[in-house]
Amino acid sequence: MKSLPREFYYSNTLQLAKNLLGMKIVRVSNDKILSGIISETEAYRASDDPASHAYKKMSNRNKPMFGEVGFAYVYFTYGMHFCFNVVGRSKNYKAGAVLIRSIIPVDGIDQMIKNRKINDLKNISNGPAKLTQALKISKEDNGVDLVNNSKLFITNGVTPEKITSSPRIGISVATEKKWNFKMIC
DNA sequence: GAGTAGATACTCT
DNA sequence: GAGTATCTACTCA
Repeated sequence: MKSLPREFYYSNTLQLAKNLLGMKIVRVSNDKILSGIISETEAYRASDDPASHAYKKMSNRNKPMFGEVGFAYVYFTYGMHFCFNVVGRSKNYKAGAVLIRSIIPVDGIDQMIKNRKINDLKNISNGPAKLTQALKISKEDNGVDLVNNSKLFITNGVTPEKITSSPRIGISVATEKKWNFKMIC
Protein backbone atom coordinates (compact mmCIF):
# COMPACT_ATOMS: atom_id res chain seq x y z
CA MET A 1 0.00 0.00 0.00
CA LYS A 2 1.54 3.29 -1.13
CA SER A 3 0.43 6.85 -0.54
CA LEU A 4 -0.41 9.00 -3.54
CA PRO A 5 2.51 11.10 -4.86
CA ARG A 6 2.78 14.83 -4.21
CA GLU A 7 2.04 15.55 -7.88
CA PHE A 8 -1.47 14.16 -7.42
CA TYR A 9 -2.32 17.16 -5.26
CA TYR A 10 -0.87 19.73 -7.70
CA SER A 11 -4.13 19.86 -9.56
CA ASN A 12 -7.04 22.25 -9.96
CA THR A 13 -8.88 21.95 -6.64
CA LEU A 14 -12.16 21.15 -8.40
CA GLN A 15 -10.51 18.41 -10.42
CA LEU A 16 -8.77 17.11 -7.33
CA ALA A 17 -12.10 16.86 -5.49
CA LYS A 18 -13.30 14.55 -8.26
CA ASN A 19 -10.03 12.64 -8.44
CA LEU A 20 -10.19 11.91 -4.72
CA LEU A 21 -13.51 10.11 -5.08
CA GLY A 22 -12.89 6.37 -4.88
CA MET A 23 -9.50 6.83 -3.21
CA LYS A 24 -8.85 5.16 0.10
CA ILE A 25 -7.99 6.93 3.35
CA VAL A 26 -5.79 4.79 5.56
CA ARG A 27 -5.40 5.47 9.26
CA VAL A 28 -3.11 3.44 11.53
CA SER A 29 -4.15 3.63 15.16
CA ASN A 30 -2.68 1.41 17.89
CA ASP A 31 -1.27 -0.93 15.21
CA LYS A 32 -4.75 -1.34 13.82
CA ILE A 33 -5.60 -0.34 10.29
CA LEU A 34 -8.69 1.75 9.72
CA SER A 35 -9.57 2.61 6.16
CA GLY A 36 -12.41 3.78 3.97
CA ILE A 37 -13.23 4.71 0.39
CA ILE A 38 -13.90 8.41 -0.16
CA SER A 39 -17.44 8.78 -1.50
CA GLU A 40 -18.20 12.49 -1.12
CA THR A 41 -16.00 15.61 -1.30
CA GLU A 42 -16.28 19.37 -1.52
CA ALA A 43 -13.81 21.83 -3.08
CA TYR A 44 -12.83 25.05 -1.32
CA ARG A 45 -10.61 27.62 -2.95
CA ALA A 46 -9.10 31.00 -2.19
CA SER A 47 -10.07 34.60 -2.99
CA ASP A 48 -12.51 33.53 -5.73
CA ASP A 49 -14.56 31.47 -3.28
CA PRO A 50 -16.48 33.37 -0.56
CA ALA A 51 -17.40 30.14 1.23
CA SER A 52 -13.80 29.16 1.77
CA HIS A 53 -11.89 29.65 5.01
CA ALA A 54 -9.08 31.00 2.83
CA TYR A 55 -11.32 33.64 1.20
CA LYS A 56 -10.07 36.52 3.33
CA LYS A 57 -6.54 36.16 4.55
CA MET A 58 -4.25 33.69 6.16
CA SER A 59 -4.67 33.15 9.88
CA ASN A 60 -3.45 30.62 12.38
CA ARG A 61 -6.48 28.50 11.64
CA ASN A 62 -6.44 28.32 7.85
CA LYS A 63 -2.65 28.39 7.46
CA PRO A 64 -2.42 24.80 6.10
CA MET A 65 -4.65 25.77 3.13
CA PHE A 66 -1.92 28.14 1.98
CA GLY A 67 0.86 25.66 2.62
CA GLU A 68 2.33 22.72 0.75
CA VAL A 69 -0.13 20.46 -1.08
CA GLY A 70 -0.73 16.93 0.16
CA PHE A 71 -1.00 18.09 3.78
CA ALA A 72 -4.00 17.63 6.05
CA TYR A 73 -6.13 20.58 7.19
CA VAL A 74 -8.24 19.65 10.18
CA TYR A 75 -10.45 22.31 11.68
CA PHE A 76 -12.83 22.49 14.56
CA THR A 77 -16.43 23.63 14.20
CA TYR A 78 -19.76 23.86 16.04
CA GLY A 79 -18.03 23.44 19.37
CA MET A 80 -17.72 19.70 19.10
CA HIS A 81 -16.79 18.53 15.62
CA PHE A 82 -13.70 18.17 13.46
CA CYS A 83 -13.61 18.21 9.68
CA PHE A 84 -10.87 16.69 7.56
CA ASN A 85 -9.54 18.43 4.45
CA VAL A 86 -6.77 17.64 2.01
CA VAL A 87 -4.72 20.59 0.77
CA GLY A 88 -4.45 20.71 -3.01
CA ARG A 89 -4.47 23.24 -5.86
CA SER A 90 -2.87 24.14 -9.14
CA LYS A 91 0.31 26.16 -8.85
CA ASN A 92 -1.18 29.55 -9.71
CA TYR A 93 -3.60 29.43 -6.77
CA LYS A 94 -2.77 30.82 -3.36
CA ALA A 95 -4.85 28.38 -1.37
CA GLY A 96 -7.21 25.47 -1.78
CA ALA A 97 -8.40 22.31 -0.08
CA VAL A 98 -10.86 19.46 -0.50
CA LEU A 99 -13.23 18.66 2.35
CA ILE A 100 -13.83 14.94 2.79
CA ARG A 101 -17.53 14.62 3.63
CA SER A 102 -18.12 10.90 3.55
CA ILE A 103 -16.30 7.57 3.38
CA ILE A 104 -17.35 3.93 3.03
CA PRO A 105 -15.70 1.84 5.79
CA VAL A 106 -13.36 -0.91 4.55
CA ASP A 107 -10.87 -2.06 7.20
CA GLY A 108 -11.09 -1.87 10.98
CA ILE A 109 -14.85 -1.53 11.07
CA ASP A 110 -14.96 -2.96 14.60
CA GLN A 111 -12.60 -0.25 15.78
CA MET A 112 -14.64 2.45 14.06
CA ILE A 113 -17.77 1.24 15.80
CA LYS A 114 -15.93 1.53 19.13
CA ASN A 115 -14.66 5.02 18.25
CA ARG A 116 -18.14 6.17 17.31
CA LYS A 117 -19.92 4.35 20.14
CA ILE A 118 -22.78 3.37 17.87
CA ASN A 119 -23.81 0.17 16.11
CA ASP A 120 -25.37 1.51 12.97
CA LEU A 121 -22.97 0.77 10.13
CA LYS A 122 -24.72 3.12 7.73
CA ASN A 123 -24.14 6.05 10.07
CA ILE A 124 -20.54 5.24 10.92
CA SER A 125 -18.81 7.65 8.53
CA ASN A 126 -21.36 9.29 6.21
CA GLY A 127 -20.64 12.83 7.38
CA PRO A 128 -17.56 15.04 7.82
CA ALA A 129 -17.57 14.98 11.61
CA LYS A 130 -18.52 11.30 11.70
CA LEU A 131 -15.57 10.12 9.68
CA THR A 132 -13.10 12.09 11.80
CA GLN A 133 -14.50 10.37 14.88
CA ALA A 134 -14.42 6.97 13.24
CA LEU A 135 -10.81 7.42 12.11
CA LYS A 136 -9.70 9.19 15.30
CA ILE A 137 -8.69 12.34 13.42
CA SER A 138 -8.41 15.42 15.62
CA LYS A 139 -6.60 18.73 15.78
CA GLU A 140 -3.43 16.75 16.49
CA ASP A 141 -3.54 15.78 12.83
CA ASN A 142 -3.84 19.34 11.55
CA GLY A 143 -0.94 20.18 9.23
CA VAL A 144 0.49 16.68 8.91
CA ASP A 145 1.97 15.47 5.63
CA LEU A 146 -0.15 12.81 3.92
CA VAL A 147 2.54 11.89 1.38
CA ASN A 148 5.39 10.95 3.73
CA ASN A 149 3.35 9.45 6.52
CA SER A 150 2.82 5.90 7.72
CA LYS A 151 0.00 6.72 10.18
CA LEU A 152 -2.37 8.67 7.96
CA PHE A 153 -2.32 8.71 4.18
CA ILE A 154 -4.37 8.27 1.01
CA THR A 155 -3.91 5.47 -1.47
CA ASN A 156 -5.53 4.10 -4.62
CA GLY A 157 -8.96 2.60 -4.14
CA VAL A 158 -11.69 2.03 -6.67
CA THR A 159 -12.69 3.82 -9.88
CA PRO A 160 -16.02 5.63 -9.53
CA GLU A 161 -18.68 4.55 -11.96
CA LYS A 162 -20.32 7.95 -11.98
CA ILE A 163 -19.77 11.33 -10.34
CA THR A 164 -22.54 13.83 -9.59
CA SER A 165 -22.12 17.46 -8.52
CA SER A 166 -24.35 19.68 -6.41
CA PRO A 167 -24.15 22.86 -4.28
CA ARG A 168 -22.06 22.61 -1.16
CA ILE A 169 -23.77 21.82 2.13
CA GLY A 170 -24.19 24.05 5.15
CA ILE A 171 -22.89 27.31 3.71
CA SER A 172 -24.76 30.56 3.07
CA VAL A 173 -22.67 32.09 0.27
CA ALA A 174 -21.51 30.98 -3.19
CA THR A 175 -24.31 28.41 -3.29
CA GLU A 176 -24.37 28.72 -7.08
CA LYS A 177 -21.06 26.89 -7.23
CA LYS A 178 -21.70 23.16 -7.56
CA TRP A 179 -18.51 22.07 -5.86
CA ASN A 180 -19.91 19.14 -3.92
CA PHE A 181 -19.09 15.81 -5.58
CA LYS A 182 -20.61 12.43 -4.89
CA MET A 183 -19.53 9.06 -6.20
CA ILE A 184 -21.98 6.44 -7.41
CA CYS A 185 -20.54 2.95 -7.41
C1' DG B 1 -39.20 8.94 6.91
C1' DA B 2 -38.98 14.07 7.62
C1' DG B 3 -38.23 18.09 10.28
C1' DT B 4 -36.55 20.73 14.41
C1' DA B 5 -33.93 22.05 18.64
C1' DG B 6 -29.98 21.92 21.46
C1' DA B 7 -25.32 20.97 22.60
C1' DT B 8 -20.58 22.79 22.56
C1' DA B 9 -15.76 25.27 22.39
C1' DC B 10 -12.79 27.32 19.22
C1' DT B 11 -11.65 31.38 16.12
C1' DC B 12 -11.80 35.98 14.58
C1' DT B 13 -13.78 40.87 15.23
C1' DG C 1 -19.03 38.48 21.98
C1' DA C 2 -20.86 36.34 17.88
C1' DG C 3 -20.72 33.01 14.41
C1' DT C 4 -19.74 28.41 12.94
C1' DA C 5 -17.97 23.73 6.01
C1' DT C 6 -22.38 19.38 12.27
C1' DC C 7 -24.49 15.49 14.84
C1' DT C 8 -27.81 13.36 17.74
C1' DA C 9 -32.10 12.75 19.77
C1' DC C 10 -36.45 13.81 19.84
C1' DT C 11 -41.05 14.62 17.86
C1' DC C 12 -44.74 13.84 14.59
C1' DA C 13 -46.54 11.41 10.95
